[in-house]
Amino acid sequence: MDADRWMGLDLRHLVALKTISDEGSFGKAAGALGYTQSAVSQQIATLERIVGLRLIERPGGPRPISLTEAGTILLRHAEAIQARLLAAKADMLALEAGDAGRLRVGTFQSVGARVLPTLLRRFTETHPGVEIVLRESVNEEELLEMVERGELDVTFWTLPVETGPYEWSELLTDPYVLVVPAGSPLAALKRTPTLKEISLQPLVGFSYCAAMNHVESQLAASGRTPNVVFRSDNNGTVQGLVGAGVGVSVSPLLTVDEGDADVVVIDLLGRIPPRVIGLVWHRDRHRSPAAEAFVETARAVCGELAAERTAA
Amino acid sequence: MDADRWMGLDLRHLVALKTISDEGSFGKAAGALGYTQSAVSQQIATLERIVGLRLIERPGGPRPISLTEAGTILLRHAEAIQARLLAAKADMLALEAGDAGRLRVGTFQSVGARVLPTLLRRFTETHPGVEIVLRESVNEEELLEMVERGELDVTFWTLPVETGPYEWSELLTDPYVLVVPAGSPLAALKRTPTLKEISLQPLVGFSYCAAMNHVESQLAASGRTPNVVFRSDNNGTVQGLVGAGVGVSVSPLLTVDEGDADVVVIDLLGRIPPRVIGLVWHRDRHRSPAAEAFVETARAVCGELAAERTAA
DNA sequence: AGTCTTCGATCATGGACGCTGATCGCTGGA
DNA sequence: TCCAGCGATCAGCGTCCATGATCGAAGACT
Repeated sequence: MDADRWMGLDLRHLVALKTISDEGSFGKAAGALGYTQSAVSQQIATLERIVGLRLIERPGGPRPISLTEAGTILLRHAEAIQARLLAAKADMLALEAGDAGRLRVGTFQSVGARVLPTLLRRFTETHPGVEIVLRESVNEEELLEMVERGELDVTFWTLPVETGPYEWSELLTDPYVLVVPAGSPLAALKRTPTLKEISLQPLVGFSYCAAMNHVESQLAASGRTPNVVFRSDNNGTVQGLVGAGVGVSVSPLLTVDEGDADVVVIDLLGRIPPRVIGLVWHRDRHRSPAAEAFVETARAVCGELAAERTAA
Repeated sequence: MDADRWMGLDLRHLVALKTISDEGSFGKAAGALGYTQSAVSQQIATLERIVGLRLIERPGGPRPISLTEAGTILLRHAEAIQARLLAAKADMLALEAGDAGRLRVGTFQSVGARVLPTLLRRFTETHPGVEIVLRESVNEEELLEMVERGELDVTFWTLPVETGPYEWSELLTDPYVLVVPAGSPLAALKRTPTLKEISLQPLVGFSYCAAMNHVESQLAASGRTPNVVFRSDNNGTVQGLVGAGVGVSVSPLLTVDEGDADVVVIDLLGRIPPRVIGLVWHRDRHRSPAAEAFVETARAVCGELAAERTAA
């Protein structure tokens, strides 16, 4: 009755294995789990009896324990199962909270200003029953974490997405452009300025933002550390400062108001690799029809935006 | 203490949910699981208490039950968890059987004859410690099922792979060629024969084989049902019959001995879409270094084979 | 060398919890 | 109207798991 043995496998066993692996000892794990050391010891003993293999190497004495190969492999499965369980829990809590007709969307500023209005208008037209809850975050990392924790159903994100339980869809590639005051010598230049030339200018930048970090590291790679004279969180403020002659800025095209007569927007022709904006969601969680429709609408809207650009 | 509630979740609860969904009633599920109806009833009750939502709609009386939305979603998670658990079990059993240095590979004949010798020679040279166990199957479907059940670590397969817990790597595209007796009028033809012309010929084919089904359906699509005068499982027999003038054959190039002077091999120039051969393995199972090396070696060998072909 | 400390294993015990078997309520069909 | 099918409920029993104390092993410190 091998199969029967595995039926006796308990989730707490797997949790114990993971906790021990994290904490580094039976006793610590017991503390973290609210059990006695004895209990954890017995849990691992049963687990090892079930799988028929030693999972943890206990050298004895105060020496640190280690996972055997079987333990390592089983741990990976255990983590996957726990993750899936968390996803299930998130789905159930969402249903419990009456989220059937609600969609929680994470955004950041450069998306919010340009893409969202069109997208939201079109989506609410076609899906009037769905309530959209927007969550704009200054700290972009937070958005992914919220998706993982099930606090967001889908979020905008700058691809690629780091490893994790995610799936995503590419929406549009957003090139970086140089924004200079209308009278700037760089505007009169016949050719595209080099990164080094840009680094020599006083720079107006964003405060905390993945895009800005990207720009600065690219500029720094050109040999000269950029001289950032002012930072702001707000797209309009940055562009206003540039228009006032405080400095130049390198921004994603999406954040730039191209109708502003005080500034000149210069295509950098890929000297800084463009960022790719996409929508990210949790791989394991339930995707409601509303969520799928939202992604599709976003793809459509962004596709049209890209088409407009190439036409212009 | 919401979190505590979820800690009490038991695998048997999820199994019960799935069994009920499969069997269609509490009582049947109880029978299938070896429990009492009462027990199953209580299991679902606790499960619903844990998740805080009604999972199964019981209309009362002899009417059939149905899953609620929450039940459907949770069931999907439950199935994923069960699948992962089976993968873990397969990994543990493999380790228990001392499979650390063993690699079980599924093949079918057309791969076996051409690719395998080179691949095995090179792999055993670079990995002398790994014992390779080959499993050649006439019934190709069986190979995938064996991978799913954990009885094979990796298998050759004709892509695309149907949905399931699989990952794969493309190895090479194997075009279909027409094999005719040396004196055949088709061999004298200046142009590539059409599928209809081929259908008019007596055909020598393979017995049961995905490739053959593919060929016949393609030929049938050309308007005339092909006239198969003889079938064999064996590549050599098929080619021998063609050489003896019994008929012509449409075969994957990999299965053809191009050195045979009795036959002429005619490129069909993609008139029948080529098959793509790949290696498939279980998405959730542990991939040993040996398995990964095997895939890499296979890719290398097949890459060289493809290069030789284009050179010729 | 001896003692202390740390850590996991072991054991008996008490309590919680899940399964059983019987019974009840409900509903649709004969 | 009665009956069959199905799930809910309840008391009782058995099992199994966490507890708390104790033990053995092995490094660290004096």
